[in-house]
Amino acid sequence: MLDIKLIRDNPDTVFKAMEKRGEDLDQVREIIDLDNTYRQLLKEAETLRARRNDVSKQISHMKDKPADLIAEMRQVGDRITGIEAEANQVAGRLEDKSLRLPNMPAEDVPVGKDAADNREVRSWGKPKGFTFDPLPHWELGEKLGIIDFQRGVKLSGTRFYVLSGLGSQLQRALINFMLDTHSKQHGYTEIYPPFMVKRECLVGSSNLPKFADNLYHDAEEDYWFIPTAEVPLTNLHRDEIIPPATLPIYYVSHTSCFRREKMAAGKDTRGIKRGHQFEKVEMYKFVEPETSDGELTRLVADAEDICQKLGLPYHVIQLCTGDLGFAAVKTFDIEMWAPGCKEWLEVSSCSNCGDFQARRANVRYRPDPEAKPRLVHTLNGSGLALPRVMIAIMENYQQADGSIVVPEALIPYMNTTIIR
RNA sequence: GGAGGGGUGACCGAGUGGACGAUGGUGACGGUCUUGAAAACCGUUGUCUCCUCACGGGGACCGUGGGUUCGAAUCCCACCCCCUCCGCCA
Repeated sequence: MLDIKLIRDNPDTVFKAMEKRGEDLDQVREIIDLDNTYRQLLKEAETLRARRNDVSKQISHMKDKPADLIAEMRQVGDRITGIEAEANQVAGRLEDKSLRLPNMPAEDVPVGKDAADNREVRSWGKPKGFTFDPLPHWELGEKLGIIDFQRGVKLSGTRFYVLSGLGSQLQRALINFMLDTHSKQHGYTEIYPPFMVKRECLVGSSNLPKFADNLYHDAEEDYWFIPTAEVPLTNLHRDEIIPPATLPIYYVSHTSCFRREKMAAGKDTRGIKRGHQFEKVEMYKFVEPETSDGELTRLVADAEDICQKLGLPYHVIQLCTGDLGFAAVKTFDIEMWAPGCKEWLEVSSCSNCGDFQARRANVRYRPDPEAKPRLVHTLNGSGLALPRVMIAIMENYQQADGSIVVPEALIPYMNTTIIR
């Protein structure tokens, strides 16, 4: 959520930012109108309230309660109720509109229309040459008996799969390797959060109200399944004032992620690239506003470190204004080359969200013991998404006979050096 | 799930209709005193929001949401959470 004061006082800044994103500017105009109406009503209600408070105080001092004053105040009370009902209605609409307006891109984000305008900022490693035709992971997985697509469908339907034997072990090894690396080498505190959360958590992270159609929801108990660990991690400090000298806070968390993928219907249905349930290791930072840009650089570096330790070639691309996620100020994606399915796989997306989520989730910090609370900045980045890294490993480390060499970094986590 | 108890400011803890944003204490900060420190004493110490260039002023907040009333931390209703006991369970 943007600061309503910013929208009010510098509407042009907001218009320009939304234009760069390709957003409909009418939303901003509506917000400004609703804000004006709301404050007008609030002012009326508060003036009446001040009068009532004053008179009530006077009445409390009087021996004989004056019936006419009380009657008058009863009317004032009714008017207050009426105006407030109206004000609440306007406030509700204002909130809904505000929650649906995306964040403003940072000044240095390249302006562009869509993914085609994203920029490669660097690349690492050389794609391995093959003396044979590398197979896609779904063929490798089935041949090796480590991915069972048919039974996944039997159990749960399309976009579900079963990992078995060394397939399952490879995933577990990767999870442990990533958690260990981030917690022991990069300074993150490991968190195990709930996978089902309350509605307000999704509002805090900005998945709701706008992206409800990508979420699983238990109507009976009103639990929402997390689409990423970013959701519970954002809310870990919801409605808190973080004490002085505490920031930055770094968290890392492995969770299952649940996504309906309504928007991507029919896309990427083959293999394990896009399922309704997948594992992810997520890094998350709460930082002081002045430091968030530098923290993003280091967040990307922490994600890259995993790629490098696994010996998997990748490139880093910066998203342009038109491709930026809803909450992000600036984002870098990491993509790995998959020689089997011959495409770049997005294994990580690292974003600085500025104070956008912090305002929604009401996460503040106190710079000094005497100072007023300020909103923190939040950052999130995959470190990394498991299925796609599995694809990259399988396809990059495959051999002519269909076996897969285990990357060196994972050998201590596996009971084998080769999957065959 | 059943029975009972309880949710008040950073913390402890008073407050059952009217000067209560909330007594008191602790902690923290500033000051007096002291060579220094402790003790003692004095003072300061919430969040949000609206109006104002500012000084300052208004409004809201005592788990959450409704209701009663001229007026609610205090009364009524619903819900949530915590504690104790019982039941059930990985």
